[in-house]
Amino acid sequence: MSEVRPTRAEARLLQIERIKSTSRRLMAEKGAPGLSLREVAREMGVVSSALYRYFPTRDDLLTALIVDAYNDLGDFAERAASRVPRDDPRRQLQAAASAIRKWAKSNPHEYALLYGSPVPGYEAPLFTVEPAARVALVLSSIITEAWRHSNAEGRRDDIGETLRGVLVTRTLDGVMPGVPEPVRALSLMLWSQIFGCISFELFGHYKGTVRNANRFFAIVVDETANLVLPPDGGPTRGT
Amino acid sequence: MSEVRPTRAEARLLQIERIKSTSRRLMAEKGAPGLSLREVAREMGVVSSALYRYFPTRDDLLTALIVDAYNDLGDFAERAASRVPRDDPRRQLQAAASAIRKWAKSNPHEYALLYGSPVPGYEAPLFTVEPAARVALVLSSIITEAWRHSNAEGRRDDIGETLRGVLVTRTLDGVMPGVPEPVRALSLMLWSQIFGCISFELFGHYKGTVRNANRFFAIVVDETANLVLPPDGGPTRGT
DNA sequence: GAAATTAGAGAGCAGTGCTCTTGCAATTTC
DNA sequence: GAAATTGCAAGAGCACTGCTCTCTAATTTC
Repeated sequence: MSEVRPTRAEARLLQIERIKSTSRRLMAEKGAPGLSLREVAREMGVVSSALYRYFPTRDDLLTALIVDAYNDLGDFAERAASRVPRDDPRRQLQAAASAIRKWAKSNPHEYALLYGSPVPGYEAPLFTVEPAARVALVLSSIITEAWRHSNAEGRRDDIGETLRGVLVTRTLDGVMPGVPEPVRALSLMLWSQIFGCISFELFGHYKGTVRNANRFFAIVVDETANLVLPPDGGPTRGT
Repeated sequence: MSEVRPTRAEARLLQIERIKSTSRRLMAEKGAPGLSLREVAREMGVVSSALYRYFPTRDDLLTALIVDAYNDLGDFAERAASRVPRDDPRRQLQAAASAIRKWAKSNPHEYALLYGSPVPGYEAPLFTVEPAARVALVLSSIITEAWRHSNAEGRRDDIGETLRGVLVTRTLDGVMPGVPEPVRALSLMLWSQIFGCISFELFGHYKGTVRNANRFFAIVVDETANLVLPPDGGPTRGT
C-alpha cells in the first residue's frame, strides 16, 4: 500500500534528486555560473519558488552539486587505480591521473566548479572539505602504499632540510604514514602538477603549443612521479 | 586653447580609462562574475546606457580588463626577472615565478579572470592571445637564454624520444631557438606547475596541508627548474 | 476526525544586461 | 558664421535573475 505511492519523505528525496540532475544537465550546457533556478524549475514544470523548499538558496544547490561531483570524481579515480596491480605504483599513478583527466574532459563545467575560480562571496562549507580531500587521497594513498612496501630510505635527502616544516604535519601524518616528510611535500607538488595541467588544457591555455595532449600529460605525470616514488618501488619507468 | 579642454577623442579615451579603473576597483571587491555595468555606471555618476557607447557589451569590457591584466602581469614578471643577473637563470626563474605569485595574491580576482574557469559562452578574442603569451614568454625566454649560453647537449636524452612530436613545433621553434625539443616540452610543464601551484594556493586547495606557502612554492619552482635548465648553466642550486 | 505540517502556486521586489528613442552639445562641413 | 552632422548621456522599457511572502490544498500526526 505504502509502496505504490511514495511517502512524503521519499518523495522529498526523489525531488531533490530530480532537481540536482536537472541542474547537472543544464550546467553541462551552459556552465555553473549560468545555472538559473528559474530555468531548472521551468524545465521541471514547476514554479521557481517551489525549489526553495529543497534548497534555501542557489548557493546551497551549488554546494550539493559540488559535493556530488567531488565524490563522483573520487570514485572514478579510485576505481581506475584499483584496476592496476598494487605492486606497480607508477602505473597506478598514471591510471588515477588519466582517470581524473578523463573525468574532467567529460564534465568540464563540473571540473571548473571544483577546481576553477571559486565563486566570489561563496565560502565553501566545511562538509565539502572531506569529499574534496577524497580525490587527493587517491593519489597520496598510492604513494603511501608504495613506500610501505619499500625498504628505501631517505632518498632525495638533498632537499630534506629545506622541506622540513613546510607542511601541516598533523594533517598529513595520519594520511601518509611511513612516507618521508620531503616526499609528502613533493606529493603535494605532484597533486598540483596534475591538476595544473588538466586545468590549463581544459581552460585553453595550451592552445597553439601542445599538439598531443595525451602524450604530454602522460609524460608530465611520469616525470613528477619520479619525485615521489621510492627508488626501487616497482618496475622501471615504462614508455 | 585646445589644451585646456580635452578634444572629443581625448575625452573618449579618458572616459574609457575611467570605466576600466572603476571596474577594476569594483572587481577587486566583488570579483569578475559579479561585475555589474549598472554598478559601474552608478559609481561613475552616469546612467548605465551611457557605458554602451564605449563597450558594446559586458564581455567587451571584460576582454579589455583581461588584456590589461595580462600586460600588467607580464610587465611585472619581466621586471622582476630583469633585476637578476643574466648568468643566473635559476634565480631568474625564481624571481619571475615569485613575482607572478605576488601579483596573483595582490590581484586575486584578476588572476582568477585570467587563469581560473573561463566564463562559459565567452570565447576569448584572438587579440587576447598575444598578451597572454607574453606572460609565458617571460619564463621561456629565461630558459632559452640559459641554453644559448651553455655548451650542454642532449641532457635528459632518456625522455627525448617520447617527447618528440608532442609540441606544435612551429610555434615554439621561433620562441625557443636552440633549446632541445624535450626541454621545450618540460618548459610547458614548468609553466603549468607554477600556475597550478598559485591557483591551488589562491583557490584554497592547500588549506590544511601547506603550512609555509612561501617556502613550498620556492621549492616547487626550484625542483621543476632542474628539468629545464642546462646541466651547467649557472651557479649550483641554492637554498 | 481535528490539528499541525508541508508542497506548490502566484504575485511581487530589487537587481541584471541590453535596446531604443529623445534632446542636447560639440564638431565638421560648406 | 550658419547649417548639417555626429557623439554623448538620459530615461523608459523588455526580459531575465534570486529571493520573499502569502495563500491554498494536500498529507501526516495525534
